[in-house]
Formats: sequence, C-alpha cells, structure tokens
Amino acid sequence: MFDNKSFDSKYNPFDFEQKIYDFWENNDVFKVEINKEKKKFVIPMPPPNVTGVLHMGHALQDSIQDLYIRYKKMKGYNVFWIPGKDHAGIATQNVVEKMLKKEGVTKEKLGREKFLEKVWEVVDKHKNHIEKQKRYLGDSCDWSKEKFTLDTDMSKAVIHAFVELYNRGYIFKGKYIVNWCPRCGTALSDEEVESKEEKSNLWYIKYPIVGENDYIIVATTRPETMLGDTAVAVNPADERYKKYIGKKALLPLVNRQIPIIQDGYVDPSFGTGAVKITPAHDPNDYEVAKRHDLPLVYVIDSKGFMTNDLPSHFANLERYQCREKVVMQLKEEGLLIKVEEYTHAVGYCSRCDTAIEPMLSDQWFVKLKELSLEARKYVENGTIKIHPSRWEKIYFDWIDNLKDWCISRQLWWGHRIPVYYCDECNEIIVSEENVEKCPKCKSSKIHQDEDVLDTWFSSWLWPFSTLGWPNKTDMLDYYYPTDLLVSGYDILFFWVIKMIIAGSTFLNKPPFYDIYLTPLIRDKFGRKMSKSLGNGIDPLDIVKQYGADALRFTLIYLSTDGQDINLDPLKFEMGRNFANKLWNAFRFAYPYIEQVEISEDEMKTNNLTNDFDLYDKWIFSKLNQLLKQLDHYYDNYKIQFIAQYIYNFIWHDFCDWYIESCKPFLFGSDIKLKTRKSKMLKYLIISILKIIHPLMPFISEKLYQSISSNNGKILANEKYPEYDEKSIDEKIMEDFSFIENLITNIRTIKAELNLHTNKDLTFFVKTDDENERSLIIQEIMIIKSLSQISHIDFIEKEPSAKFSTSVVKNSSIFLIIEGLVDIEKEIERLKKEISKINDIKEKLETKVKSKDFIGKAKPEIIERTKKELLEYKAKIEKLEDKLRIIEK
RNA sequence: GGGUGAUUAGCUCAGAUGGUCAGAGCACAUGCUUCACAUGCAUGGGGUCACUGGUUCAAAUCCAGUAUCACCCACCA
Repeated sequence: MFDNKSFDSKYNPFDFEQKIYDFWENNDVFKVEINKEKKKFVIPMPPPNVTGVLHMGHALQDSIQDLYIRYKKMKGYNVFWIPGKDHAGIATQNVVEKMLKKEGVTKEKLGREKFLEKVWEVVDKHKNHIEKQKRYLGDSCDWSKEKFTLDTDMSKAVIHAFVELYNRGYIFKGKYIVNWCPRCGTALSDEEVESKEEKSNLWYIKYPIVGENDYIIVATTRPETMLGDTAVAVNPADERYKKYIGKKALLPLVNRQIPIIQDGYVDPSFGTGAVKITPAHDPNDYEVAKRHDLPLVYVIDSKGFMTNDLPSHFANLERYQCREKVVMQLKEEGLLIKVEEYTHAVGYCSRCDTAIEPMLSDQWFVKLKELSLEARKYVENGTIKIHPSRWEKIYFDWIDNLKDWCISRQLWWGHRIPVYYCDECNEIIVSEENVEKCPKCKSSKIHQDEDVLDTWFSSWLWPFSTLGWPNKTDMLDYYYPTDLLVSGYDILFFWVIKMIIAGSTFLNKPPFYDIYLTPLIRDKFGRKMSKSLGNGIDPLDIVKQYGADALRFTLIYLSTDGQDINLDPLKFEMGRNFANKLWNAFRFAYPYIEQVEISEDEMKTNNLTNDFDLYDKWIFSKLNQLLKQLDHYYDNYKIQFIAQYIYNFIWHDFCDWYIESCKPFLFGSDIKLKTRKSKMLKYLIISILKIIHPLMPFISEKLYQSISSNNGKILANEKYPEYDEKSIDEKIMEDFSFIENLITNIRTIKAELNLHTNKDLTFFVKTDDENERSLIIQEIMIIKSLSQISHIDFIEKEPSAKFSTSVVKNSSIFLIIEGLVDIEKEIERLKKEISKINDIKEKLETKVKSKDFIGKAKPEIIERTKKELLEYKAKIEKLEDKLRIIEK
C-alpha cells in the first residue's frame, strides 16, 4: 500500500493520511486491553455532544490528548483514551424540536414516547459523525470501547448514583426559585445561565397609600412583575419610611392592597429605598416573603407569558409586551415618576439564549457543598494538579462557593429521575429498580417522576461509569483513577469540579491526577467563534487545506499557558511548511538510508559514537539534549515548548546544519565516510520520526513505513528514544558553535559586500588559539562548502592589501577586497560592528566597575561577566586595529 | 462590586527559578530557479519590554500604584 517511489513527489498529506489511519486500525494499533504487567495511562475523553460537529476546540483538545496518548504508549505505558459521546439533554432536545418544527409538529403533539423515538432516530443518524471527524484528526482511540451517556450500563450508573446520594441524604426535593428557561421549558443550574450586561431602565412608580393622600415610590427594572407584588419593603433603619410601616399600599393597575413591611435586605441607598416584593418571580423577594409570610401571586407562566387570570389587557401577553403595556398605562395614570437609564446583568439560557425567568418550582437538588470537602483537599495537597497552576486558586474559589445543584430538568431526553410516587398514600419511593407496587400500601397506582436529570449528572460520573462502575470490574480496578484530563477552562466549573466531587464521593479516589486546561480558541480578532458571527473555522476545512498533521502541530505550537488563542487560519501554514520540510529532508536522505543497515546495537547511541566527527558528536549532543528537554516539558505540561523545540531541532539543527554538513561526504568518493554519514542519517531520521510522531502521526508513520528495513514495524507501536546524559557534550557544542560562527561570519561578509554569488574567494585566518586552529583544519571542507568559498589559508600577520574582516572568538578572518569592492563600504561595515559591540562592552564595564556588584553578586556571575568583558574588549581591539589598517 | 489574565519588533505571540532573554513565526529589505525543500536557502533592518514608583549589586522578569483591554464570578430591586 505504500509507494516508496512517491518520494520523487511533493508533500501531499491528502494522499496518505486516511490510508495511514486505516492501516493503524487494520493492525489493531489502538486496541485496548488490560495488561497488569504494564503501567497504565488513561485519559477520559470529554464526550462531545452526540448531535454536534467538530470545532476547533475539539481539534485542540484532541491534539493534546493524542499527543500524550501516543507519547505514553511509545514510552511503554498501556494506554487507554476512553472515547465517548454525551446525550446533551437540552441541546439535543432542542435540535430535534427544531427539526419537528420545520415539519409542523410539536413534541407535545407527538407525546413523550414517540418524541423519544424521534430523538433516538436523529441520534443514531448523527452517532458516528463526530467519530468520523475525529478519525481525520488522527485520534488514536479504540473506538470499539466508545461509550454513550445513555447506554444501558451508563444509565445504571446514573440511577445508582442518584439513589446512593439520596440514601446518604445528599439529594432532596424542594420548592425554590430556580433559573427557568421559558423557551426550553425547564429549570437550569446556575452554571447553565449566562449573564449579560444589558442597558435597560429603572422605572420609578408611585404606589398610593391606602386611606391617605400619600404615596410611596418604588424603583424596579421589571415593571411587569408588579402585577404579582404582594408587599412593599423598606429598610427598618430608614427614617424616611418609618411612618409607612404597617400601612397598606394600593397596588396600581390591579388595585390590590399590599402591606408595607420592613426588612434588612433592602438597601436604603439604592433607588428610592423602597422595594416592591414579587415573591413568585424573584429569588430575593421570595426569601423576604418567607420571612414575612407573604402570599405568592404568579403572573408569568412557564412559557414566559402572563397568566390568564390577570386583568384582560394584561392576561396572556408575552412578558416583554406586557412590560410595555404596564409602563404605558402607568404613564397614562400619572403613576410613572421617572425613567432612569440603568445597566444591569440579565441571565440568559446558555443553550438557546432566551432570557431566564426566575420561577418558583419543585426541583431536585444535590447538596454539593457538603460533598466537596474531599475534592478540595485533592487539589490542596497536590493529589490533583491543575495546569496551568493559576487555575487552582480559581478552583478553590468555586468550590468554596458551591450552592445546591438543581439536577431536575423538565425535559424528556435524558435519564428519568428514579423516584416513584404512590397515588394512593403519597409515599415517595427512590429505587434503582422499576417500582410496580407501593411498599407501604401495596397499591399499584404508582407513577414515576416526569423529569429527567441534568446532563452533567451523568457526565460527572464519566471517569468511572465508563469503566463499569458501580460494578467492581477489572477495568475499573486497573484503569481507575485515570491519569490526565484535558479540557477547555470554560467547563472547569460545569464539569471538572463535579467529576472530582463524584470521584471522591463514590470511590474515595480522585478521578484523575493531572488536569490540563487548554486555552479557548477565538477568531483572529479575539472574538468567540460562533455560528451567528460566522467566524468559526472548521477543523476539517483546515485538514483539507493543510493536512491533519499541520493542524495538530500548529495548534500544539500555539497552546501556551498565558491566554486564549486568536487563530488566524494562515497560521496553519507554519505547520504545513514544517511538515513539508520534514518530508523533503526525508526525500533527501532516503536514497542514502536505504543503502545502509543499522543494527539494534548500533541504534544505541554509545555504539554509533566510535568514528564520530565534530558534526556527528554535535548533532548527537543536540538530539539527546532535545530528548531530555522534551521529557521535562511533557512532564510539566508545557506543550508549546514540545512543538517549539522539536521544530528548531529538525529545521535548524538537523536540516540547516547537519544535513548540509553531510553533503560533501555523501557526494564524495570516500565510501567509508559516505556509509557512516548514511548510517547517521538513518539513525537520526528514525529518531526524529519517533519524536515527531505524537505531534504529527501521519507523516511520521508514512515516512517510517517507507524505510524498507522497517518492514512490518509500525511507528505508532515503537519505543520512544531515551536520552543519554553522557552524549550531551558541552565542549562539543562549544566547538561547533565556533565553526558555526565562523561560517556565519564569512556569509555575512559576503552578503554585506554583495559578494553572495562569488564562490571563488579566499579567506585568511589569523589565530593563536590552538583549539580553534585545529578545528578549522579538521572541518575545512565543510566550512568551505557551507560558506561557499574556495580557499581558507592561515596567516601570521594582517594582510597588507585592503581587507574586510571579522572576529570569531579568538580568531580573525580576512577577505582581501582590494579591487573587489568599495573600501568605504567595508569601513562603514566595520564601524557599525564596532559600535554595536562597544555598547555591550560599556554596559559590562560599568557593571564590573561597580563595587556593589563585585561585593554582592554571586562569584560565578562576576567571573562570567568579567570573562565576557575581556572577550568583547579583545574583539573591539582587533576590529579597531583592522579599521586603522584599512583606513590608512 | 469581587476576581483572573493581558499590555514585549509592523502583525500574532514566546520569554520556566531576577544576571548569554531582548526572541520566534509572519510581514519587510537584499541576493539566490546551488544537485531535499521557492511550502525553500543565505543575509539584514526593526523593540525606552504600557506608565510611575519601590526592592536589589542587578528587573521585561519580584512588589505597590496608574492607565487601557479581555474574560470570569456576584440577588442590590
């Protein structure tokens, strides 16, 4: 299936990416199996909405998760990336309701059972959609292990969790003012409400005092709710209103007499200091009403319309229309004193963007606060680490301010609440099994609670329900706790915290040890990506345009600790160009590496080092240094550095310097040298493919499969290279940097004197440093080749002819330019360089002259600074000497 | 009202414990169709590290304050 000849062609990821994925699957590369001999590494995949489509956030999170899964697998771990999907209660129900609406049907018309059939139909159709998309990204999941939050076993876990919490006293039913979405027709948790700043008004309304020619003025942001007022409240300490307390106000428009009461909740400095109390439609007012035993008057129904028992001109109006009408009529009656512009926060349903209506209703709650103590400790004592760590503070803030969690939803799509009511004796039965008979009165007139559970009530169990909990399975035993959770920080509160609470509550263990919170992806202007703005970038479009490897690499490269990613699609060019670079490096090396074999033994660093020259030793040092750094960055979740360091190594160290240094040998006639360089190339290419594989799995596997001696071996199953501290040789790297500087200096002189193309130049070197001299002699062929000159000769004295010059460490290089270029140009160039170095020199000088510095800085810093100063001084001296000579 | 983050080259952003940290990519300029790559190679220009104080021998980095921006949380009607 792999055409080796394709290396005559350009990098074209579309030719092979999906073939490679099939290749992995056909070879069971992703297969998950318990193996107690091996250490495990588990990531529970945040389950995407079953009817959803892949967005950039998924692409980023999956790239990171796959990065770790593939890396750990190559490091010898038995990995499990638990795949799954979420039934997403409200979201999915909304999708289906919208579809039905197009057909002119409502869910009420269909009835619960038929409606659910319809939802399942839609879900089944969508079911594999996201999974397919994730295959394009290269996600290394065992898809046969996929779970769905409404699967039978998952449902059992949910029901079990509910019953257990109920029995332990952490679940209760109660009448409270909850966030109600009139469009979705259900209660929501606090987290599902998004508050938005909104410009509105503060209306000041006169409420006449009964039996007196006086009135009290209240201020409100929601005039329509006045129809449901049952009191006016003032602060007990407010002198202005003392005289009204105990009296009654006549509620305008409906002419109801309501008491004027005092309550500490009222802030005298806000508005008029007098508050209308609408207990049925405001959480604070409700609390006030409870304290004062006030009646509740409902005026808004569950659809957001006014109730029909109101005066006819208000009855059945939509709430905002009613507001206008109320304001109008108040104006007509002269009761509206003033209207003030006022900005305040209004809650919106995060699913459908409808304004939330606080509603009094019967709902089920979880006492989260009491359950969260252990969860707090996990992070406190480092059992769970959050990366980046600043989120830990935010985690504590949240956990310390948890409120009761409203878990009942007035929906049909979801896990039905396992609570049964006896119609005869009103007994409440909470049971994991279906209840047919009342255990108390034996009646069979039983009905189950109509509501379903919040989606998050199933997903908070995800890290263990997917492993078989509440059964004691081998999976659970082996894989739990999982190791890493990768998620956008936006659901830290919805989900991550709740999972930790669930883990501690049901299993007495954390659900995972590390949490990596990814940045959010925004458009290039920093705006959220959304359908309505049309500024979303579809990851699959990027895959089609640049390839999955480019997408993955770029996203990881951009995933920094600091902030959200403002994504310009052009950035993917970087990943694509890099993949192209790798492809072409391979293309170059291919014929050579095909001609040599390297044994397993030789593959071990130590055994390749025998005949190494400077470049070999240097690239080896760099490779091992890279491996060491990568391990560190993987361990510390500094993933942008993983991409960055690999990029620099492959592009600059390997391609720009090592491969270029090999060319004279590869093109030369010395078979022995050619063979050694070929072996080196083979070794390095194979190492590079392994290193890059977790980031760019497709191209690396494709190239790996193209090496004929790898027949049968699959890169995804290979072992990751381990670094060897002994191979990191500082002296070698210093020597190399001398040669590198020498070459760069020659190139610079050539470029600045417009001699780019002139290859027939002789450079002279004057040095009294023996090490540098011998390095030059040793590497002369490569120096000439990389700097494109014809000769290098040593001299004892500065040349007598006019020259261009540069200082490299302890050596000086010269190019005779008399007759070649304008001398003035060289003088200018030299002066510029001298002044540059002089600036640095002066800085160092003042430092070294400072008594404080000498007295207080660490000795090694002083020493280093002094040494630097000497170097710069010497360099300047040399350059100035030369300047004098030329200027003569 | 509380909190978090940001402010570094024309643009987008890195800068781990204060001293080789002033960087990358893109853009720009010059020269290269050199035998892997023009999705490329070589060379270069470009920054008072938001501002003001402070700590320190030494600050982009630590502290305090100011300004601007972004996000999160919060029942003041």
